[in-house]
Amino acid sequence: MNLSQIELLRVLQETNFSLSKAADKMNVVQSAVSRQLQLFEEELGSPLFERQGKKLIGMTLLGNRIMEEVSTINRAKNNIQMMAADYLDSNQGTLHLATTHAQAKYFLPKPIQRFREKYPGVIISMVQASPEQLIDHLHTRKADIAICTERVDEVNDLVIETCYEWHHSAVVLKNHPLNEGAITLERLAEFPILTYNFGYTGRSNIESAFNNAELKLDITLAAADTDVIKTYVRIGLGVGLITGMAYDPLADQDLVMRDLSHIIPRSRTKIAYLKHNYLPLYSQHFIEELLIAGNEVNNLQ
Amino acid sequence: MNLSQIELLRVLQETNFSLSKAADKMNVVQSAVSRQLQLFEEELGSPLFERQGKKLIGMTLLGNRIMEEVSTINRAKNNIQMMAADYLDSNQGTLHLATTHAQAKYFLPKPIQRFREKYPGVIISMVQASPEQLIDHLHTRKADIAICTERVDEVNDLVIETCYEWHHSAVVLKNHPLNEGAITLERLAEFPILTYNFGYTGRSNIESAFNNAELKLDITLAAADTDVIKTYVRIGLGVGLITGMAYDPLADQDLVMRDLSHIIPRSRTKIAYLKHNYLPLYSQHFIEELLIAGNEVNNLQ
DNA sequence: TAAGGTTACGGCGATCGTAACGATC
DNA sequence: GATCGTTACGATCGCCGTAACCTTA
Repeated sequence: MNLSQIELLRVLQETNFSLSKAADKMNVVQSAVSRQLQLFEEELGSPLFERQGKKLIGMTLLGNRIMEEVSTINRAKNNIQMMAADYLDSNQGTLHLATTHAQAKYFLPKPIQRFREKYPGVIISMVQASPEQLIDHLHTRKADIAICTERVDEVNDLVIETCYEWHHSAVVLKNHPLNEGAITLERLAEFPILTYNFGYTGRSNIESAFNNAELKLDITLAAADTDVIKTYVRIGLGVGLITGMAYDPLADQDLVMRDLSHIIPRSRTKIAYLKHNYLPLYSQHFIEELLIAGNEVNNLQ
Repeated sequence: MNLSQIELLRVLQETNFSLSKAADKMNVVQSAVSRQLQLFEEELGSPLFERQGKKLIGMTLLGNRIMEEVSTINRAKNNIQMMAADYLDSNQGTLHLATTHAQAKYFLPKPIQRFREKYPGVIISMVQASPEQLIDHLHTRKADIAICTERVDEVNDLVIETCYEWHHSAVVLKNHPLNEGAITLERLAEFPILTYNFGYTGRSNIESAFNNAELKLDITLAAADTDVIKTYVRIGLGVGLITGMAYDPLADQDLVMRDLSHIIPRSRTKIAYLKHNYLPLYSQHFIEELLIAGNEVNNLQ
């Protein structure tokens, strides 16, 4: 048994059991990985993969059992390398972030700016994706840290830290009836709603508020980002439900924002990263920076 | 990085950082391990060991951080091998038990006999040791399963299952005053006591009973095993406090046993094995056998 | 000077790449 | 016939062992 065989098993799983793709990923020729897999299975005495003819089509019972240990080993190996690199120079490397539009646009600029001043040598790589994709990015190690409101707490191999809390606001045109008087869910339910896609930016909290009140939510437009929502509010499509952060008093002078914290549950934006996964010092400091910025957001409210 | 380098780190820790002893253990020459360590440190870019001249005298900060990952890898590697061996033939292998005298003599014979009938191909290796040694045996993988009453619950990388509960009894000669009337801690405290060594077979429960009652425990003889205790009770040295299991109505006709469950807390005998450590099927079945036998003991009372 | 560690070098084995072959859609 | 996997074989590289050398109790 050796580490490249262990690595091979991981890669094979990622490539849907394709030896040729695995060979590509590992920068060796196909015959090499074929042989290595044979040797490994021979050493263990039992096949690890189900085969259809010569093709691998899945894992055997034993293979599946072993995969958990395999990822443990890979994780530990990576941790060792990270720790050593960190020890050599904890001021350079790459910080891989994954986040949604809302966080990238409205929350992250400040903590990232501060972080860059402290760690000018660290390259920041940011991918924007849906909450499900974020989790996948963490699992496949394409991202080290995810910042996100939805979903992440359902996954149990992630460490979750609450970054800040926020609530939804309604945005409407100046002549809109919702401009006057108290806003209730019932009143809201009378209008077509423009808000985030399902699974994005606290959408689930909007859903549950309406469901609990047994009201129907009439969604006219669901978008991944606030700018799209505001655009359609401006052409009179209905009431926008967005995060308060996204309202810009200057640029959005033509719109009126009204607080909905009394009728829609507060949302929590969280920081997520893999358990048992070593994060370089600068990543740990970035998380601290996020928490500081999160606190500032909380205190503003 | 490769698995033998990882293994080397573990062995070095076990041999007090001696390259020559590590080489011996790994069945290679000294120069080979020396070179491998150099290569590994070179690859990581920082030394893992503190040196005094050429001698290794300890681990660096980085070395220490890494050791945790190293043992994770070694553990996972072993698990893979165990699983594979198990899959090939779960009816043979070696079951390494570690236990104390009391369990070996009075509790284990029945479950072991039953186990042997089901798994005639499994070699049973049993070492008798003190509770501290048992834990060490588990950690150094000299034993897979430990059966023991004391200590084990203080260690947090062990899985602990309660096997059975029992209580102490007093054994005395037929003409002894304790033969008559109810036994209280106060009466017991009047006599010299013969019982188990500190840290053995529920001794701690005897201590705490006396301490709670603010009575002095006058121990004349402390032994690791019941036979020694009974021998000295027979020559009139005092009152023996032993586990009820150890009283044999036939062989011990000359002694009288009296129940002490009302004055000394019940003891629990536990099964312990390493967390995150794969146990072969037959070992898992042996544990079941232990639990069954434990239940029988519980129900007898 | 014995014991423990390093360095230099030769030999062997493991693993890779090339290439030809086999199977499957 | 294109894609994917296996087998055979030669070349290379890594790792071990021998042995000489260095350092410190």
